This record gives sequence, structure tokens and C-alpha cells, in this order.
Amino acid sequence: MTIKKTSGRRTADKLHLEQFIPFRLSVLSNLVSINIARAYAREFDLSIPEWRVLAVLARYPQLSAVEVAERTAMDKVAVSRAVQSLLNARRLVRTYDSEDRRRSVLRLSTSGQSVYTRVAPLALAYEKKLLATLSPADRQALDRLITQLSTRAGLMA
Amino acid sequence: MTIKKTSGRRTADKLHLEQFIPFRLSVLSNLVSINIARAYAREFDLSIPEWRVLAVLARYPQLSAVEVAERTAMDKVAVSRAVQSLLNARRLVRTYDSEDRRRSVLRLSTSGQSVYTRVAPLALAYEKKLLATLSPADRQALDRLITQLSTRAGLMA
DNA sequence: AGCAACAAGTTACAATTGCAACCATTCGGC
DNA sequence: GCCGAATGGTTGCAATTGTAACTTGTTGCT
Repeated sequence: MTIKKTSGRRTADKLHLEQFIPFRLSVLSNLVSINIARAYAREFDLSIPEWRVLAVLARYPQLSAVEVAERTAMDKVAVSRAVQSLLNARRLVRTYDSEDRRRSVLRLSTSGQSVYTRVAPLALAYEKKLLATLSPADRQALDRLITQLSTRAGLMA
Repeated sequence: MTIKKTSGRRTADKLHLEQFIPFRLSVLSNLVSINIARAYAREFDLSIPEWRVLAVLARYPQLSAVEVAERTAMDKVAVSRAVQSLLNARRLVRTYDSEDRRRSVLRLSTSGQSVYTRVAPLALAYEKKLLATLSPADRQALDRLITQLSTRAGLMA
């Protein structure tokens, strides 16, 4: 039995960009984001940060801005700006917590609800189509891999 | 035998952001990019676009700017800017094709080579660590899934 | 040869993002 | 109760990025 040679995929430290996972993840994620942005941003005048805020408030009403930030993986500045423009467009209503007057309490307005109920199916349809060629096992694997990698990347930060 | 109920994962068109693949991909990709940028951008004063250009020219010398753009999935403006700053830092050498004087011919300078040979191992080490907890089968699956999804997303663009 | 269409690359400008400093309010110790 | 630290949120500024228009050079057609 001989010593194993270096694994076939690539040589010692020559890096092939087109095989480099961080690069490929970034390209994929960009492509998907751009597709999605085209789908709803253009039709509903919604940016991706705005869409995230909308989506999270549709599901969990009455969140404060930092809570929205936690659930959308955005920083508080990004949330503040998205909230601002959603308020301008009358898609959100903001009140303040009487116990703690720093905290905002955010809810969708009727119009915000309506936008959400029209956009969410588009988003889900896009996702469905994106995943359409994957077997159920592949979908499960994808799900798990993303979770695992995110955890791992989070630890390495 | 009864009619199958809606599949367990989520209800009709209520969208859970935290389960939405495009969202999760974006969060993951961002996290990874930020980690990597910290690792080499800070130490070598390299932005991610610059790094991509460097990496692709290390492997395929003598490319023109548009060829670099194709291989890095960047647009030609981004390449132009990255090339400009790499030229300023004396990490690239640019000549022009004598057959077609519009086309640039880009190569790493000695200093560019040296940066590359120091950065590439860091990048590979990061990737290795990121994937360290995945089984070989998982790694293969990840590889395949990214490719499949990118193709798919490309078609939908 | 002359000119329209096209390709390579750059530049200018607008929109987006990221970061740091900043108010206002609340909390924790004393 | 008071003061320093911490928290929620906003604002301003610089850096990054995207888009369109432009310049220079080439090609193909006549």
C-alpha cells in the first residue's frame, strides 16, 4: 500500500477561483438576489432590505427595530433606513413602547399587509422554481448544509 | 386513504424569512465574504474584487480585462477599477495586444505574484476550516448543489 | 476608402452600504 | 436620587457599487 497522493481536486495551494466555495457562494447568492430584486423590487418598489422588514413584521408584528434587525440579519442602520422608507410609503405604522420610550413598535399598515400578501407568493414561487430540479433529498441536504455552514461561519467570525 | 394535507414545512403562502433559501444564502454568503475580507483584505490591503482579479491572473496569465470579467463573474467596470488599483499598487503589469490595441494584456508583477502566494494559502485554509465539519459526501453534495443552483438561477435571469 | 455597428475599457454620476459619532432614554450601582 | 454605563435608534460622511454614457479602436459592408 503506497502513500496517498495529494487529493485530486486541486494542487497544494494553487487556488482555482471557479472551485473556491466562498467565491461560488457569492456568485450564486448575488445572482439569486438580483433575480428576486427584479421580480418584486421593480413591481412593488421594494428594496431587499424593505422586503425583509416587511416579511418579518408580517410574521411577527409589534417588533422593535432591533428585534427586526436580529431576525433579518441586518444591522440597525439598515433597519432604520428601511423602516424610514416603509413609513414614508405608508406601509408601516410606528408607535413607541410606553414602558420604554426608546423602543419603537412596528406593525404593517393595511397597505403594507396588502403588499406583503402580493409579494410573498412571488417570492415563494421564485424559490420553488429555483429548487424545482432538486430531489427532495437534495433539498433537505441544501437546507442542512446552509444551516451548518452558517453556524460554522458564525463561529469563525 | 385520505387527501394529503399541505406539506409540513410551511403553510400555503406565509413566508418564513428564516427558512427562505434566497435569504439564507445571502446571509451565509455575506458572512463568509466578511470573514474572508477580514483575513486578507486587512492584512494585504486587498479588496475582494482585487483578490479575484489576482487569483484569476495567477492561474491564467495574459488575460484581457473582459476575459477576467468573465472568469470572476464581475462586470467590466468592477474589473477596470480593480485593475486600476492593482496597477497603482504595482501588483499588475498591463500591456496591450498589438493585434487589437483595445485589448489589454494583464499579468501579475513579481510583487503581485508574491502577494498571491501569500494570500492563496490563507484563502484555502479558510475554506478548509469552513468545510471541516462536513463529511466528504456533504462536501460533494455542496459542490454539486451550488453548481446546479447557479445554472438554474442563471437560466431564470 | 468610408461609414455604420460593435467591442474594449474608462469615466461620471447616482444609489447603496458601512461606520462612527451622536441624541435620548433607561438601567445599575452607590 | 444621581451619575456613569449601556441600549434603541438616527444622522452624516466616506467608501463601494451599479448604470449609462463616452472614447478609442476594430470589423464588415458597400
